[in-house]
Amino acid sequence: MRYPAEETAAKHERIVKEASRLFRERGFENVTVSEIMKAAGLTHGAFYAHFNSKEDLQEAAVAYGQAISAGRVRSHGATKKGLKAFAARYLSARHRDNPGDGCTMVSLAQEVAHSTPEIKAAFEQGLEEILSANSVDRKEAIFQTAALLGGVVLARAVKDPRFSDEILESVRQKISQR
Amino acid sequence: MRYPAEETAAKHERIVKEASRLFRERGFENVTVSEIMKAAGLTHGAFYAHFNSKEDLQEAAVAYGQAISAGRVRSHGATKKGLKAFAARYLSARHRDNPGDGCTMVSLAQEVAHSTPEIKAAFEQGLEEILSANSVDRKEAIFQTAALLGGVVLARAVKDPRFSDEILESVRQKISQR
DNA sequence: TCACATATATGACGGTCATCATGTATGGCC
DNA sequence: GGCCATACATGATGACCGTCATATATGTGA
Repeated sequence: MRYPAEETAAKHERIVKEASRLFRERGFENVTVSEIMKAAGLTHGAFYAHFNSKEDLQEAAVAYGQAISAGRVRSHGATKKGLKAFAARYLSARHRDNPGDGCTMVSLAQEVAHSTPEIKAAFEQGLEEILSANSVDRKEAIFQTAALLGGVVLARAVKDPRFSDEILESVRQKISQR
Repeated sequence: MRYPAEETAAKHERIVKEASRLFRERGFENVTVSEIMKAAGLTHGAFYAHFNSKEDLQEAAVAYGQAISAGRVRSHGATKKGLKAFAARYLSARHRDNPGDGCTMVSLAQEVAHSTPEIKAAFEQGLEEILSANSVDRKEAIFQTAALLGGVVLARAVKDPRFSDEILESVRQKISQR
């Protein structure tokens, strides 16, 4: 069937969107192509009409997720207050507990480190956008990004929920003192 | 063959050590049991005389790696100078480029987040040791750990080496101002 | 000394998964 | 209106890998 170009493009987007969510929830390796296609309302066979490989989709999903993150940084004002509000959201239990709707870097940075140059480039471009969307000077923006990221990564990796809360709270407090 | 208990224990340790190195280099999913056993000088069949599952080995490897990290933190003095020296090492190109000998948390925290409670507990216990080995107050120690971790994670995930260096340098500078 | 427990090697098994082959139906173009 | 490209579904394939079965050899404990 030759579907209208418009519908095809919408399906393409849906695949990327669902892939991004699933990858963030469970990592590249723990999500199958079939599962992604099913989430997008298609079967696995159609995948290769849209992408050349799973790696290509990973690249697209990283770019998509990073663009969302950059938008979120941008939407918070450039004021000190805006930054604080952003940090509070970023270091919240809600963010920690909902990786599928969360920061791509927190979920996937370590896997990206083992990935192709193309995937790293998509990650990098997103990070550059995020940094330039920030109002503070570049070094400070990098530092804060690292601290926020590290905080949520640690909070997700420990077992005790109270310890996890403590990590979020500590980083939140120290960040807001800057 | 019934081997001397001493040799068996040594082999057990070797398996954990090689697993820890390989996992840190490439992640849990990208390392096979066969490969680990080969690195330990054995064949894959012997694995289940030492561990019940690959997951059990992951747990042991995380505990092992975290203990090494705690030791490294402890070996740097409790002075401000010691802390700076530690941060400089941690945020070095050498650390970034040699994950097999680097911090377990930087390499595996995101995978641990999707792992069993046992693995998370091993990670958590190591983190507690690391924090208490630090001389500064607990909230500050948590914050600095997050920032250091985040810095190296980001530095490993980007493509451009100069950008990667810039990330390390920025975090190093901001950390040493504390 | 001798039976037994066990650490090892070789090889097999079963499941999973990315990718590909094939058939098919249909919208767009001539 | 008919031809063809193509987006899709179904199903196959081949590789990989965790785990297990079996055989073997040898310290160890009685």
